[in-house]
Amino acid sequence: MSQVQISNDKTPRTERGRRTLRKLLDAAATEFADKGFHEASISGITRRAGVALGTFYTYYDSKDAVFRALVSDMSAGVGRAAREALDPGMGALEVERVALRAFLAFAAEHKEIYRIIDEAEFVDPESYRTHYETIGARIEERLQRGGESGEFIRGLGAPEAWALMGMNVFLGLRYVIWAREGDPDSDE
Amino acid sequence: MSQVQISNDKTPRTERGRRTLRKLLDAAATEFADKGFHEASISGITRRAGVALGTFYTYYDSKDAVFRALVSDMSAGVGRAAREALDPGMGALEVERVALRAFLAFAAEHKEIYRIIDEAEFVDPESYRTHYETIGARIEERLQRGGESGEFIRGLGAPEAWALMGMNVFLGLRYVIWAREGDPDSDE
DNA sequence: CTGAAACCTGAACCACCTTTCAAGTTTATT
DNA sequence: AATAAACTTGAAAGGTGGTTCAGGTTTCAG
Repeated sequence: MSQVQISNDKTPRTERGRRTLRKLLDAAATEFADKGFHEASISGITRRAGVALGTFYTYYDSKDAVFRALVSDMSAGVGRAAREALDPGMGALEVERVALRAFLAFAAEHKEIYRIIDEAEFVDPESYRTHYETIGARIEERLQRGGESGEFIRGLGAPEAWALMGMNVFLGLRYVIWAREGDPDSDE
Repeated sequence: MSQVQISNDKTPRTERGRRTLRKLLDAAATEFADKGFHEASISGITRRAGVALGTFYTYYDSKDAVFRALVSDMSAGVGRAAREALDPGMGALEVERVALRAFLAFAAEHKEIYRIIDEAEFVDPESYRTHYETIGARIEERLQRGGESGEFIRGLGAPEAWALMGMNVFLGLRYVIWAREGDPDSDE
């Protein structure tokens, strides 16, 4: 029943509270995506959420706290999307193809997530690092399994996983976030 | 003789002025690298430079202006380093190997540059984009030439260049900026 | 040497924003 | 229905730090 809470518990206890918390988190996502962390303001968040300024502090201790909550929420979302797209029956190479596609589709669907996670490098470096290390570790496992099954060469490890991840991220940046006319994305 | 100046010219006219400008730019580099754009302060910059607060505004119009000056300065530095490492006599594959090495060495030598350029994504998106597009275009040319000479397969273009660039950047992030014990970097 | 332009100084101005809080309203419980 | 707990409100406290400016000092051409 008891959650992990450092000190003062701000978990809502009523239905109304949960609704307000949700509104605040959603509002924070669009506010941070729109303005960036430092240009964003608490009053901007509460305005979007349609609640009074003071209400914010019923649910979060600070601007940093809501940003951190958002990053971990979104990082989990990325992981979930990848897991759902993959299927254990696929071949190792096919898995990578599908993973890249899923990643790009997810980025297209949630551009705001990428701005926020990227900004975490400066606002909350801990989460940023954890985010990429988690994804990197998962890619590494896949490469390793591909090596064992003989579909990939053996000995692929963390460096290759990070290379692949960087590839994916930059392709997403260039062709999804910065997409321009005439870019190859609709076709194979 | 006349430089590109939007409106009010802040170029120093005396030797003393040029020295002060240099001190301010260097101080700004370390201040921004240390604290990040928003935590950095003008007073921090002038303290490091050993000049009074007001002096800053003799040379820059705003905090944003000095940051922009810094990013374009550094972006040019990265390009210069890459150009110097490459030699037209090398084979296409060797060029890529050397370019990656040069990039990693440069990142190791100037970690602060990487923090600042990365933060430009939020402070000055224009420069950030230009920075990567310039580098991407140069890689693309190399891939194309490699294709023409038969060393690489034909038809490599922008997507492959961006993939390669992302690979390099992430390897730099993981193994240079975040370097840890036991990481493969001293050996081949 | 002399005057004007360039440069330097730092206190004060000012705009903005996070955070607090006392008082009021709604919801859940008995 | 009554009471306590949860929730909401918005004005104001409290801080911060970018930017201005009037007055002083240094540089340099003539």
